[in-house]
Amino acid sequence: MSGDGTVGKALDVLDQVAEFGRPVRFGTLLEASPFPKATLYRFLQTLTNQRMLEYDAERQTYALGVRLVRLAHAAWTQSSLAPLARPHLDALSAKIGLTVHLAQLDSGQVLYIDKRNAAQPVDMYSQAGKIGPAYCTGVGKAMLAFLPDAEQARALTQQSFHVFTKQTLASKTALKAELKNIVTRGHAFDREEHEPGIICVAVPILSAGARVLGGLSITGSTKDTDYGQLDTHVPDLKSTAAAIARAAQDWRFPGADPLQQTGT
Amino acid sequence: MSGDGTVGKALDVLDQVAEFGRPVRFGTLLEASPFPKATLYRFLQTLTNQRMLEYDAERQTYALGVRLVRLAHAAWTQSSLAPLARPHLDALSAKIGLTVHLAQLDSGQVLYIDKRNAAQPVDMYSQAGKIGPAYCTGVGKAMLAFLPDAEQARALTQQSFHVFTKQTLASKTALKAELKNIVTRGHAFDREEHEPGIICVAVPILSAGARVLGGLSITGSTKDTDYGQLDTHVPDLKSTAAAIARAAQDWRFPGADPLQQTGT
DNA sequence: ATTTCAGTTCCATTATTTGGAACTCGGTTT
DNA sequence: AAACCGAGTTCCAAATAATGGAACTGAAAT
Repeated sequence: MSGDGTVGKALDVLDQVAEFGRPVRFGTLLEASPFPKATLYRFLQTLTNQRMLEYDAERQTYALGVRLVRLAHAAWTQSSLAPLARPHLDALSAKIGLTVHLAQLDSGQVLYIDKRNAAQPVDMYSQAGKIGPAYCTGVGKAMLAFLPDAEQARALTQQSFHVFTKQTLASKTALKAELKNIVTRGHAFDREEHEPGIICVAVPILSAGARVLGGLSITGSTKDTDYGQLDTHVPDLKSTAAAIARAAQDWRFPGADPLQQTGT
Repeated sequence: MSGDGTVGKALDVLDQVAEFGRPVRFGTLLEASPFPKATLYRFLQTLTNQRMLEYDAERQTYALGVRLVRLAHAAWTQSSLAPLARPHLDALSAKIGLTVHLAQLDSGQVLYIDKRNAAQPVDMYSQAGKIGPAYCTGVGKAMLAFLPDAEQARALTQQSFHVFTKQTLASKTALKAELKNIVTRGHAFDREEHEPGIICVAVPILSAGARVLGGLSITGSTKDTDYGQLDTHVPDLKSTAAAIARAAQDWRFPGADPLQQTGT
């Protein structure tokens, strides 16, 4: 799919294995692969040597390797908002006692990078790294709404517009209108657009230069909460988002004047 | 370092960026890189295109990309013991109320894949994916001890034998002797070998075929606990390790007779 | 105006990847 | 027993991509 020479192809193979979500046999991969047998075979060999994949000789299956877990630890630490945002998430979660999500946008999709769950506090790693649709989730829409026009347009073409519930906004036009509302309102709702019974409020995390750094949301079920109640949390959400943005700023320009490089 | 054509080299570059642990400039990487300027440049381009790296145009720095977080989620889910072991860790941690680590062996090093921390329960992602030395930690030694001879020999050559404390076993000979004790005893101690004041007991997680799947440890500080007290937790550790091994078995051979393929 | 340096591009040479076809090895069918 | 099968593996000449020395750019320092 993505060109970029040999490396790109090898990474495509990695993604493919990841998509199966379970150890997978050579033949199965071959069916789903654009590569001829010998080529795919060699890629698998290489990736296994590199321990990006692990081969189970007994079962003859390939699975993602531990080297990825190692790399991801570094990635999560250095390239996402998560470590910076953590204390703020803790505080927010403690204050309001509902499920909180922290996400970033990754090729038009929502990538959850941290979470605080009211009921069972330690469900994190299983959720961080998870992806979800942008057009029908609170965080997704909040981030899309504040994207610069060009990026927003590109992101919109990447939406699948699968209809999950009756409330799902299943067209670009409907979504665009909603995004305008979100910008004027300053926050987004998910009105059971992704899962029936699940609603949420979300705000974007914006840098001083109004760049979308990520999104922050509070989720509840229709049984336990309603839009009015979620609305009351918006100030908390906004101040947390602002605090995270500030932390990001300080970290990116430690001790220096912020953003003087963009000014003309 | 690791050959394997273009893909191997590109992954080496990735590792290099990871090692810096922070966004890093082209020049800095170049100094530490075996590749000529143009070649390194092209690798960085490719990896950035592939979103394995992220380039910050303002600061001119490269950092690990979010695609890794995504892949790692899949890796953690499908290729490590962590998801299987989670309920057992929860139970163990709840019962004994001390810090618990779950680890696997990755090229002679300890790779922590899950953790329960007594005091501050949500410190997980920051730890999962972390690596540590094998020769001077409880889990490390427990796993090394039960490795088949050939693998153990290979793993021993991969130890750095850096002296962290007075107790550190800083030679292959000393370590080998200790490993023998561990096998007969069935569990390993870390007697402040890695960090002063930190002690731990650990057991290996062994499959039905006696393959080392991972390790499990309980950690405490010399202030709060002592070897005698840790010793009392060994039965709990062992039964948890056994439970995890059983879960792994069931998962690898769902509904089938275990391990009949190795018989003869 | 000149130098310096980090980062980027060019392009002929070189090395790697590519994939069709042929092979191997259990197991199954005739 | 011989032939067959299909999954997995290896081979090798042709096609393609990677390589890196050198030259370029643009911004900052002198």
